[in-house]
Amino acid sequence: MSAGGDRERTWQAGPVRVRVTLPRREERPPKERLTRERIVDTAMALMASKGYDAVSMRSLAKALDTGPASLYQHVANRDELDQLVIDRIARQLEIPEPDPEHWAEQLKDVLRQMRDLYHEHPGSARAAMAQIPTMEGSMRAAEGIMAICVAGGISPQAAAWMCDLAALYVSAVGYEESLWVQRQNSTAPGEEPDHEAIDAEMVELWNQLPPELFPLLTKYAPEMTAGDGQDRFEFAADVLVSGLAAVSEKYR
Amino acid sequence: MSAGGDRERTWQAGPVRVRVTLPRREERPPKERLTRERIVDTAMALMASKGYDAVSMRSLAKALDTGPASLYQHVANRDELDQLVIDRIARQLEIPEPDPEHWAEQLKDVLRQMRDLYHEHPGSARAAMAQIPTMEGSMRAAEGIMAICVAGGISPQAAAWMCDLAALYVSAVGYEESLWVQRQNSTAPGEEPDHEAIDAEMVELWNQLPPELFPLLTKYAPEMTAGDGQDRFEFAADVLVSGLAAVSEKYR
DNA sequence: ACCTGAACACCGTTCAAGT
DNA sequence: ACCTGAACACCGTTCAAGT
Repeated sequence: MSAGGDRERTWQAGPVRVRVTLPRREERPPKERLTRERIVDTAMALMASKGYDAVSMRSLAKALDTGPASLYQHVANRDELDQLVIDRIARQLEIPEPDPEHWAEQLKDVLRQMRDLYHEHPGSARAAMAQIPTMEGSMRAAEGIMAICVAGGISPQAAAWMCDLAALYVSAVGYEESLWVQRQNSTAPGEEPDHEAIDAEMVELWNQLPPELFPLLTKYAPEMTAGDGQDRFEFAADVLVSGLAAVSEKYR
Repeated sequence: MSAGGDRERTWQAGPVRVRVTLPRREERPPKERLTRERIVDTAMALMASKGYDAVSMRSLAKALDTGPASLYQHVANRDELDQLVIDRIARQLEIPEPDPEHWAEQLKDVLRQMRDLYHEHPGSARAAMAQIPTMEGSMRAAEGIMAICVAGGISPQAAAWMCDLAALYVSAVGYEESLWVQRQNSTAPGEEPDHEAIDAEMVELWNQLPPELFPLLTKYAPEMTAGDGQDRFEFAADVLVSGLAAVSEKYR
């Protein structure tokens, strides 16, 4: 019952017996203090386990064992919460040291990283889309893309607009993926998406297409349904990077 | 008070006096019958005048002078309503007769048309993003893009994946624009967006950037903030089309 | 067959009152 | 300074009852 008391720990490290007194960490006294940190942590955990739609000011408050009003002491509103979440995620981006010889592959790597971050944090893409990116985390992505492109000889104007285009595309992809996931496991939340079920649904959809109205979609149904999200993303990254190289001089 | 009675109209057409009895159109008897048509019309009008967020099953019902439950007789749910709305909009796409010589310009034209449709129907991009496109209207865009690309010698696989990429990018642009509009005139809804105010806010944002953390964003602030939505869209369309041409053979 | 009032289980946000 | 109960003005959807 000694809530909040100092904690001791002892263990054997080889021949030595170690005994430390841990600093008085808040270890759940009746009520742990609410902080932005804790709110964002909990929001991310909730989003990861139950999806974006499961995160509301009220459900979040309940997860923190308090009432919705308490959150407004630390977070201006729902919008700012979303912003804090995607900021936290964007900080994990690792921008490579620009290498002029390999700018194209480096740029693709950053795009892949962005996609992976959205993927690892299901629902985060929806939070990213719902806002105009203004926070430090999102700015780092832009700074990194600029560095890679400029080092690679891309004109600054083309590189600058590419930051926009890339961010928009990647978040849209993440958003779309989250829709499939949400739809597919609306019954069993928190599960991995069942790619086979999704594919089956897709194929079904294409088979029902009236050929008189959509001759080409019918003819090229195999191409339209070919590949998974990975393949399509690689294609898109390829198009974006090749396109950037192709038009760079026009926007000098 | 003769609700629902036949209507007569007479007028002078040159020397002739014309008198017609109009067919008994439902002209608002106590209650006009609810139809999908009327529901979608009203939803689009509401969205255009007050934005996507102003359209709810309840507000829509009120605009139709009924209760929310009545809508469910004609529309499965909110999701289907969104689908019907963007289907209606997508039908307005005019696919050009494919001309192999000018496939690139034709493809850009279709992208511009898509962007313009979202722009003309504020909020529709948000409805488009919120769903996996499955309806006839959206399929027409894909059919048209395939026709133009294949005529232009693009490999079917690259063309097929381009349909995805293009739709995703254009709807994301529309979505982002709707966020600015909504933010900017949250006080005065239904107004044209104030581009100067938006630009001023953007510039302000860039000026506050710490140069130690973001040397390139600071150095290239003019490029980062250059151009309006139109310029950026033209750049993106250029990148996408040039990129498609560049990678087409790789995805044969 | 179509419509509807009332209810259910939710939202975000505010504010006065508490510690 | 921080927290909170209660309230306000909303959501989407269902269902039994009405015409």
